[in-house]
Amino acid sequence: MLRMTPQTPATSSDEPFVLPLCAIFRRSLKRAGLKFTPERAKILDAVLSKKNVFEAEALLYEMRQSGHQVSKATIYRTLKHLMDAKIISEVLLDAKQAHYQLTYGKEPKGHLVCVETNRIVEFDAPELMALRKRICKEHGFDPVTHRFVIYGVSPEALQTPEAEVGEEPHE
Amino acid sequence: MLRMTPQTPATSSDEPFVLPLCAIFRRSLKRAGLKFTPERAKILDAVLSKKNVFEAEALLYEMRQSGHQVSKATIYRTLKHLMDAKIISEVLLDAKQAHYQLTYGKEPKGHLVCVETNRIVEFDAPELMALRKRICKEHGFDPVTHRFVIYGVSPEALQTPEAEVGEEPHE
DNA sequence: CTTGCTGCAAAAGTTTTGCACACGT
DNA sequence: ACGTGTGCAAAACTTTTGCAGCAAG
Repeated sequence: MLRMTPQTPATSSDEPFVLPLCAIFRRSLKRAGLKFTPERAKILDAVLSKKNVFEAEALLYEMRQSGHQVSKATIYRTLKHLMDAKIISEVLLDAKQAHYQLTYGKEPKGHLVCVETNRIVEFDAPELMALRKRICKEHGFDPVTHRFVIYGVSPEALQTPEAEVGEEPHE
Repeated sequence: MLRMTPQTPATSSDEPFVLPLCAIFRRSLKRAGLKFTPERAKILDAVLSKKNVFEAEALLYEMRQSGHQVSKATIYRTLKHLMDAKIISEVLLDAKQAHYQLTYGKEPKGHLVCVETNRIVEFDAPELMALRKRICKEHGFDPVTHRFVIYGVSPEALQTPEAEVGEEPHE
């Protein structure tokens, strides 16, 4: 059990892989001639604490809450590095701002987004890996990551009488 | 008048469906108490001329090129209306800006994006419809649209010797 | 008249960048 | 000293909004 794809470090027990990612990050930074600074460590920690998709701004806010002073610029710069290290990847759910998700060693989650309430549900869709492999092969690409987002109307919004869908009972 | 089942345009011959969409748009506007103005018509035209994914800015630029003066604000406002009419939908390929694609009556294209060169390849993946239906059913959602984007390294970028990401050849 | 539309410019929001200073080697 | 990092503030960019004047029913 706990076996995971290529790079997955089999950590002790229930904690998924907290230490290893730190090492992964450090290694990635070193390879690029960069340093593993306290700020970067703290940001990585904050990222690891996120179980779902998150925004840069939320990270900043939460870190401030818990007394970890980091500047916005550093957050953004570090998120980039985390992407280089393939620890996180961007999920683009709306046009307003980028969201991120932890994806190291596992395949990206799919996201189901309610167009009315913006509720986000994560789901797994393992078949996407095969699909992406096939498509990439067809075009000679080397796959890096992928995103699958479904937009729909959530049950809550569906049963809501007539909030603001824009649909008037005209016809 | 050009009957149109939800998914099948079946226009005369090779032209996909240029007239109908205009009608669709007009109807959608009317239903919302809005008007089909010359500006909106021109923007729709510009949109219809796009065979691939496009950005708001590109639309603005091209319209200016061809002598159609429209303001940026109007472009954005109209793109929204076109989305309401389900004629186009947003594709979010990167965090910088929204892209749009014509999707009326057909399922959204998938996109394969080269992380090095930003080349974009469109592809069909019909199986996604079934998948989205299944996921939506599982969560009680009513599907509206979906997006599938694969990121990878294109063949060109792969064979490029050393123009690596942030790796300079040590000046 | 009332409602909606456009263009302009300003505003808003997210992300990036320039700069000055700090740290580790 | 050097290269890299950080914070701050300003800049850059895309997208939205307020407003004045216009067009149409």
